[in-house]
Amino acid sequence: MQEKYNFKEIEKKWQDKWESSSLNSVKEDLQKEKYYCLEMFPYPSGNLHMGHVRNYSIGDVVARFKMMRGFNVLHPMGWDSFGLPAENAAIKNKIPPATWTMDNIQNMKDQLKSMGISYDWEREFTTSLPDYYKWTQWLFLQFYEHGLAYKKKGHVNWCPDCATVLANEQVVNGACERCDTPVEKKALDQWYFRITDYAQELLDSLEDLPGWPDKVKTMQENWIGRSEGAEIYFTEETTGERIRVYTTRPDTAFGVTYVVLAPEHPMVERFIEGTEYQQPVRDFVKKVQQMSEIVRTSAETEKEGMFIGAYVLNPVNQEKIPVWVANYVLYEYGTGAVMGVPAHDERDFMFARKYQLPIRLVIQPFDTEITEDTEVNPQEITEAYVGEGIMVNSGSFNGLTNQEGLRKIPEYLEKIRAGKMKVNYRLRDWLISRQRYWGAPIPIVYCEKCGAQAVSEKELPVILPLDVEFRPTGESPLNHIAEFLHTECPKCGGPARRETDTMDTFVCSSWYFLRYTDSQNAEEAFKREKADYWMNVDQYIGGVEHAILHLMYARFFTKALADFGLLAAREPFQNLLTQGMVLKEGTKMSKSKGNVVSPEEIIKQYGADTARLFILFAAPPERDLEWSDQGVEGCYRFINRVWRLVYSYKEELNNNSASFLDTAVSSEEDKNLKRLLHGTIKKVTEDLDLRFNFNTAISAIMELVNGLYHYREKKPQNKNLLQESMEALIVLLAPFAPHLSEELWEVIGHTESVHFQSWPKYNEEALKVEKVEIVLQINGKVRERLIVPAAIDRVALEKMALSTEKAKAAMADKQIVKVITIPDKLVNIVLK
RNA sequence: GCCGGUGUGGCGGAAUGGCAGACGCGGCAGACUCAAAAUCUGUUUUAGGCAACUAAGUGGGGGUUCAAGUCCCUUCACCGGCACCA
Repeated sequence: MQEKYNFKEIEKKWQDKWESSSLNSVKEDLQKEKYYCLEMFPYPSGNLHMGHVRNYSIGDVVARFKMMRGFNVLHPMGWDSFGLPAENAAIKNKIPPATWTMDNIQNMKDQLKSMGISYDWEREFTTSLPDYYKWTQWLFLQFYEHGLAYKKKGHVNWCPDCATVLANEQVVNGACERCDTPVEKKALDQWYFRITDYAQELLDSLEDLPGWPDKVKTMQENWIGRSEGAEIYFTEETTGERIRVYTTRPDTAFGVTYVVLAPEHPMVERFIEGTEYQQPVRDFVKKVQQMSEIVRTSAETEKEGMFIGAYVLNPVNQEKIPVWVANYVLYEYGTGAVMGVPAHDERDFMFARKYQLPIRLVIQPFDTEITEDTEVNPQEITEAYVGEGIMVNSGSFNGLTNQEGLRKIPEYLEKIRAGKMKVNYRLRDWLISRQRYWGAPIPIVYCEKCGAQAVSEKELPVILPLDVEFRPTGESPLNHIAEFLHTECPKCGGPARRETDTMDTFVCSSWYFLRYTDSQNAEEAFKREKADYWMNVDQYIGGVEHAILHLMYARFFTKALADFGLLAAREPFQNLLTQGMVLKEGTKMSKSKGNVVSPEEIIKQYGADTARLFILFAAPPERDLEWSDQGVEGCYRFINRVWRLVYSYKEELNNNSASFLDTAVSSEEDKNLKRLLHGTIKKVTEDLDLRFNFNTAISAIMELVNGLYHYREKKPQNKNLLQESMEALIVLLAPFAPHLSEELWEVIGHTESVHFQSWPKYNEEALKVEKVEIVLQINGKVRERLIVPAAIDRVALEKMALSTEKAKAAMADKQIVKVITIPDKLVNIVLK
């Protein structure tokens, strides 16, 4: 052992030893309770950033702690390596995406290894390699066979910059989440996963996830957007065509004064064809469609519309009402058509007033006089009444509360076959095709005779060609590779053309946690027994930016795969920890702001243990963390302090066999140290086990170290007590600073890894104190502190408190109202 | 607009309704040193006082309670999510 802490030497030494002894490789073991600890796997951008360091440091503490608590811990790592950056880099640097990606992985893997994280690297995989994406394709076929993957033509989100379509979840405020370019709408034939089939279960089973932050569950709830209401059919007079309308307010059906179609609604064209409305309506529709998505869907955008020359009958009262087209109706939601009830809906109200459409009151507030006026002068009322009330002007429903109407009108509609109750979701099906090269090819071929055909399982994987040339247009090179494109129809053997779209990378990451349970399996995606042994993930850790996208897709996949009979679990992640961002100068680190701190540099300068310790100590995990160079210095100092402490005792500690944590103590110093030691074990254990409060766990360890320095100064030197204190200190520190702990453990004479030690247990007896400090309050203000024997009874304590000089003085001219006595804590004398 | 989160010393942050500010950073002082760095020790919410001590104090206002950073109401600021979803 060297007097000086040499992290470079130590960290390298142990990383090599751990790797060569496969310290972290794990197998199914029915004798032990399993624990699956998972951090979100990274996209291999080439360099680790501080967000990764935080994510993986947190995960490593959890994994190591659980291991020392006797669990069989699975803690794997891999690479989410398909995706657009590789293509962009390829175009820019003329390097094939595969090469760029694999180089990045190598680099990031080296960086990860330098952090000393307890990954079972034998389970590593790379999603862009055929041995993984073969199974992504195989799963696509499972979805296809079960009717959960389908192709349809629709108005899809197109990012002109990325030259590909996007899922709804990847559009943020009308712009591409990746590059912020405003998205456009395009009519394209695309592949979808039927996630809407699982909308209700995805919503309901959020209740089975008490270990998820409410914030994330609420976000998913909002995203799924369930609403209850009714569909109502309005019939066109001459053609008999039915316009289906979705509403959450069927109780206001008698107040409908017009019906509005979305500009994209196919009936618009059918109604106007050959009429005088044809040209102006077409012009209007075109104008709306040219608006950017951001403008069009903004609530502030002026509502505009146009009568299209058609009339429909309101099924509840047979009234003839006009059909309009308007910019505020979304084709994607509900039925793409709405009924206009200006009196009871704010948007309809503004629209009706602008175009002088009639406004009819059908719900009256409970406390107003019932009126018989069926129509209101638009100038007379100033806003829509959206609250509860009594139904009026509603035929036989008059006098009911609108709550009753919400149920009875759909019942009536159903009886006359003009509508039905309907639950609606905001959630759309997941668009998974991408017009990009660097992704898993969709295993479908198109035959002129047989149409779209699934590639047979035997033919998997559909290999992504690596020798490709990129076009400046951004078009996928797959469209121009004849060997890839031309193939045979699996059904008739005739000529067929391959699908050139690839899958959204979120498909790859929707099942990767299952692959870890059996990552080297060449025959199957994973063996069911292995998946069932390890699943669910007990603790999942990652950034909150995936609250909807990845976390909902993964839940969908798990449920679907369970339904296919591939595994038992219906939820992937039992507990979720969403870590906060790492900030510098109050904002997120970014190249453009020039406030990036490189993990590589920090590790080079201070070592991995210091970097890990700082990032865990500086803030609780779910909160944002402000980077502080001085804070890092502080942690480095602490580690050196531990080093020097152990070094100063290395002679005494070596070869001394104490009976661990059970030393008898007699002197005051010894008792204090023993109490501190056991208190620290208790605090650190509870902080890790119950709360993930790594910051306070570390501060408790710091206090123990301070205590040991003070003990040393008094020179009482109970060797057994020292031995057990040092050993416990090193073991407690092991999940946070694994290299330092391993080295010190060896220094004090151990041959087995510190990471195989079981977590120390504290002794309740040792925590007991003989004397406690009691706070004496008078009228709630602290006036005195008393040292009294611990566990003194209430009456005696009260007596002691009342006999103090302070109490007597205060009581001299006052009366006692009452005395509150909390044993071992305080006495509060209330005076008047 | 709706939903959620956060707000505590100079800074990061601690506090099962029971001593606000643990621990760390920074500052100040002492020891060691020829000196500095490093290290060790002490000190550090603010105001007043030589001091014992006193008063104020957890974004603002109000309330419940013997006792509130913590519970309730209200309000402000910042951050995040959703938002013409019928």
